[in-house]
Amino acid sequence: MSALDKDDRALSQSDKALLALRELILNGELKADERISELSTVERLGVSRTPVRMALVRLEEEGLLESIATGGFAVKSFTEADIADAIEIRGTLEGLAARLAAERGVAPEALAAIQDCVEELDVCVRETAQNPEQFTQYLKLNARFHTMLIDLANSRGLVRQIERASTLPFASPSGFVMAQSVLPESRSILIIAQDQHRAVLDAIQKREGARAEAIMREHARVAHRNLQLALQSQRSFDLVPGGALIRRRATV
Amino acid sequence: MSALDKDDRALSQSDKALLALRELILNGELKADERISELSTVERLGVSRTPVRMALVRLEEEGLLESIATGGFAVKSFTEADIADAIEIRGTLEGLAARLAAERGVAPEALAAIQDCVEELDVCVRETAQNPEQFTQYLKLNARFHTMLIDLANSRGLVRQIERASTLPFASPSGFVMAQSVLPESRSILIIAQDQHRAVLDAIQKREGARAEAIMREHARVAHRNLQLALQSQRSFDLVPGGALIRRRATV
DNA sequence: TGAAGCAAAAATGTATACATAATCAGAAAA
DNA sequence: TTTTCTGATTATGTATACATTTTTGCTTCA
Repeated sequence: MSALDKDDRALSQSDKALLALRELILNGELKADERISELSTVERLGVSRTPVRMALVRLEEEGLLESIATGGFAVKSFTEADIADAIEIRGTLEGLAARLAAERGVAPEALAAIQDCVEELDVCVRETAQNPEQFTQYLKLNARFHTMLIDLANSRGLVRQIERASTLPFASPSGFVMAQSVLPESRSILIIAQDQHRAVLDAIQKREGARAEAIMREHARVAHRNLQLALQSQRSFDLVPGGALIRRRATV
Repeated sequence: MSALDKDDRALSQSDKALLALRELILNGELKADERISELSTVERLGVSRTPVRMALVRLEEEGLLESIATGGFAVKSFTEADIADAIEIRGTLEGLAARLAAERGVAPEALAAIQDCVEELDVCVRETAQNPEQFTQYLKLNARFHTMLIDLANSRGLVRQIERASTLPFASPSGFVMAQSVLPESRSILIIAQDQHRAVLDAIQKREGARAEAIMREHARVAHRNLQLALQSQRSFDLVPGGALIRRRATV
């Protein structure tokens, strides 16, 4: 009857296992570099081994797990360099999307729709000054902006590939937004990022492919800066989704 | 006793199913946009449904299959635009690898090793003039070159992502080499590609990141030209691996 | 006290049984 | 002849049983 019940009925056991497992991993409830026991997972999730197994295979393909030589899977752990590379990869692919959109041209309606999204982001950025809870709203709008931008390239394959690149939560466009929210620099970072949102649309509209590409690459590097800032502050670091998977040099 | 027997023993049923299914798909023995019957597959491969199922899930994640709304999986089909995009994506990521290698610098031994590979390619290209069978050798060396180049970036994540981008056989660096071999332009294409191999290493050695990146992007576009040529000649098209998955506009 | 070996327990990989949902063929009606 | 409905068949999704391998913990020996 409730939305949850409806979801429960609609979702297959395999999907349920996939979602639940992903959450357990990102929350750090399954420790990195440790084998995931299928039996305990069965007990925890209330589904049989078969769907658990399916989910494990999918998560390995996603890059969140790695297979163990003697059988089974373990949660993967990531170094700071891994994360930096992941962000750079996403930036490169989003840059490609922006360039293709600019070069191929986009329908005026699609451009208008994403420009609306930017307007909403503008309001949101302005309001964060008084209302810090706006960050969750920013998170949503920012994710929407990135999805819409990628769609402008009109390429199935590119969407797929960028989705894959953003599977690691700290590589996704929204990865460090919450972590950033507690930093003193937070407002200026928002302003800069928002300016890049506007700039890339301008470039796309003017069919300036190289510029559009360069902007999106630089835009991703905002996340990289946030990563470094987050690593310096425990309070900020705790807000990074999937933070438990990060192998830090020194635990303070 | 034979190598095959040894492999058969070493390979798990799941791996066996994965390899066999991938081959069936690429050979076109499983028709595109048609559901893959698990039961018939079980009979064909001689393994039970469980490993077949695992393989199907993996192949869906790879992008070779798509799930059907009513259950099960079907072989995906690709348009010319899909393939062009896939090649552009690979070129972009290989460009990133080359740039990172140039910017970060590479160990002299690693550079020497890949330069040896280029030397071998040189010999190979020269000999194709008299000996067309050299193309299979070129295929091997070319694949090795690309693998080694990507490794120069020293990034786990990037290797993963490029592997994924090259899963579609026609997106891989070797995808159109055989198709090219029957074209009249084949020798000049080889010479151009080989020059790009040399040039990118020169750029990496001199730490010229932007140049290294641009060269690899352009290098991928050789494959794109080969695609267009191959589409014009049935004889050439038949040599494209996974050609059965390509939805052609007009079948001649 | 430490290491090595062995046995018991538990884990994974595989096969298969079962339930439910989808597909297909055929009959009946328009 | 075409369409629709219904029963039968077959498909997938899930659970579970079984075999083999790995892991663990205890005992024994140096």
